[in-house]
Amino acid sequence: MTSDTPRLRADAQRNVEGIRLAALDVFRAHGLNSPLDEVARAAGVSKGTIYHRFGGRQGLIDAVVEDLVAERIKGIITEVSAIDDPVERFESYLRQIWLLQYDEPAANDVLLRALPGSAPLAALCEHANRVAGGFLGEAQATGKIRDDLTSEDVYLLIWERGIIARACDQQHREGFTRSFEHTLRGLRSGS
Amino acid sequence: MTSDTPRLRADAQRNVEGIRLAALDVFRAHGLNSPLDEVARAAGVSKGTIYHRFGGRQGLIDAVVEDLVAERIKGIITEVSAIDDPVERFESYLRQIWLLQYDEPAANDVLLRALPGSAPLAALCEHANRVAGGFLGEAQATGKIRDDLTSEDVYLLIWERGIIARACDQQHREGFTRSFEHTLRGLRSGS
DNA sequence: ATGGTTCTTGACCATGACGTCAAGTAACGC
DNA sequence: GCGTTACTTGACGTCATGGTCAAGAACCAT
Repeated sequence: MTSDTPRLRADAQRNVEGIRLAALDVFRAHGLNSPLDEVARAAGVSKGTIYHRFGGRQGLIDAVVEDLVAERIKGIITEVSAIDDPVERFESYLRQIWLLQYDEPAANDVLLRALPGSAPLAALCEHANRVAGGFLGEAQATGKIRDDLTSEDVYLLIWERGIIARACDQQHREGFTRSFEHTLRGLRSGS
Repeated sequence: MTSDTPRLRADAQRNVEGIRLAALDVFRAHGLNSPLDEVARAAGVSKGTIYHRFGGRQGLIDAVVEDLVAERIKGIITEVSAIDDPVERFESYLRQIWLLQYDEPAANDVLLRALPGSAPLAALCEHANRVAGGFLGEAQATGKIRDDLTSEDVYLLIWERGIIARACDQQHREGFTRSFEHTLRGLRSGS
């Protein structure tokens, strides 16, 4: 890690920081597709600056994704990993991810792979997916979860929930959870 | 029903018909939110004519919804009504509606109530909903379908599937059906 | 404090949608 | 045929987004 930054001028440095903070706010509230103008306004700069500094939405996202989303997802993974019962663990994972998707539009966008072509995002997704596959396998080993389920099915379930969450727009959390419990039940063994 | 049409000029008559046909095609293919320009192009008229004749998207939709969607939904209802087993009937209804949503973006838009303020559409939805409620009740009476389900739950399930179908964009029909079977299983009684 | 360099700005272009209307075109009745 | 009236057109105005860039502002080393 050489300090590959050729030394930013003081004002530029300040702006970069401000933009990152603004982006965190805006993205958290409205997802990764928020107009960059909005981020610019929140940061008190003009949108040109964002393009100049980050090269566009893609770059800006890469610059904040760690603080914005990665923590949360990793948090869920470690938290859930501590659960002993494999079935419980698997179901908990899905519930937590689903709620995350509902509560954090930005995390949802990541899980939906809404930003094709960002390495860090792809990696994050990939990781979450592998973990989910692990939980699934262990849960299936108990015989209590349908053994015709695949990792892809799990990803599909997450994708679908994400699409729904996106359309909910912070209403009906009640119905959202009620409905995913139905799906969860449908994943258990026994006709 | 007096012929309240003050007699359209021959060319106008022709255009109205052409627009209706074009709208059927376009709406069927891309949903009720297709650009009116596209309908106009398909009909070989200018978009001004549509506005003049139908008053905008709303009016155009009202003018074609019967041919476009109502038939299909009513068809499903009668077809499914013929099934004897209440559980089978209820589940079949959901499956059929879900597939309809997937296959016909226009029908989907109607079921999603995407066009607030159109009387015929609202009526159609309302009807479908009442029917679904009936099927649900009868299915629950057998004890094989969870009795904590309500009509609203059913509507929610349809709404959610509609949102998903809309995002699928004619791919992954396989996954779509696979996934709704999980949900369906989750509606059955027995933990 | 001044010159040279780095940074920022905001006006600008583009796209794609909605909806309107004056002016032009075409059918109809006579 | 021809005037009248109904009908259609397509350019125009608007809004919301993404993205660019020449020109001006800010900084920093000297």
